Amino acid sequence: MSRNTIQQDIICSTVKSMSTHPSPDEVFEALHKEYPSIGRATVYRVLNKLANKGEIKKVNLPHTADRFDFRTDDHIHIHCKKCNRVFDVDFHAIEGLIDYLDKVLTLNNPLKINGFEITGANFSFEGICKDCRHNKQDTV
Amino acid sequence: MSRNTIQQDIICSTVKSMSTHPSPDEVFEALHKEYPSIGRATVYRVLNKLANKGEIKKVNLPHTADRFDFRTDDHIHIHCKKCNRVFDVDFHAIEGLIDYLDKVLTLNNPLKINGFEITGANFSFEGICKDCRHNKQDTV
DNA sequence: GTCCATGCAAAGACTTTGCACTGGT
DNA sequence: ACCAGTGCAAAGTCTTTGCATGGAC
Repeated sequence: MSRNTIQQDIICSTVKSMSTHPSPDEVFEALHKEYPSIGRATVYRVLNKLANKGEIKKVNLPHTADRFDFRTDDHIHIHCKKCNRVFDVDFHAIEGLIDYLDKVLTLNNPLKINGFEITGANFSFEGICKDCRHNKQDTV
Repeated sequence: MSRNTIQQDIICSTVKSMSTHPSPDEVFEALHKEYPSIGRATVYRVLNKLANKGEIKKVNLPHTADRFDFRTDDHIHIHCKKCNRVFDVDFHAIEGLIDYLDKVLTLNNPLKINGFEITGANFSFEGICKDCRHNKQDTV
């Protein structure tokens, strides 16, 4: 039912080579020079398909467009509200948080919160990144 | 510098009367019959202004359009991925979470994570709500 | 009278979709 | 040969913006 195509391979390996949490358009731009025949709509469709298959992940951030992450392990993101970039949080003091969230989910799942079937929890930090703090005059 | 207008009063009291976490369009629809002269753009502008002033809050949910909340106290939301509605989580087992997040923020703020100045943390649950679970045949 | 806020429509950013065609199976 | 996947353009959704007008101060 599902077919393998060259486009899917190219899009998959492109997004997996980008550590910047790219938007679909950024993935499109990254492969467009080398593969100008691949269309924007295909990039959108394939990225969502890869995310549904679990090959990559959609980053769960409020108030910004979709981005994708080649890392599929649980980790936390921090979003710069000024330059709109996204970074991984790899700080030891955060380590307990994911375990805590897991515990909360386990305690309350399934169907314990307002009759919901909980399928996930979203957590992220937001702030101003190092670069933007050091360049306060810039609009970025 | 900032002026009070009738439109702002109407929009403010309208959103504060809605417990459904309305989108700007839903607020617009709610007041449009009684005040048909108020424009959609004004609703967008005023809602964001009210949120910036702290009179209301923007709900921080990934992968969905902006919604607003008349509640300004810290609490957690759960988002139904099927009908797209948002509910408050008022379940005692969740109570510790906000304190935990506060502690994490205090421990790591300021400038401790990747050189960031952290301005906030976003947390939400997602799942399928009671109504949608009981009406699985519906597209909703 | 000044000038911020509004209303409208247009534009913008992001994403999905209809349709004819291509290519994987 | 079938039909899922693709490419393109159009449309859709949500939000912002330019500009002339109106109302708060």
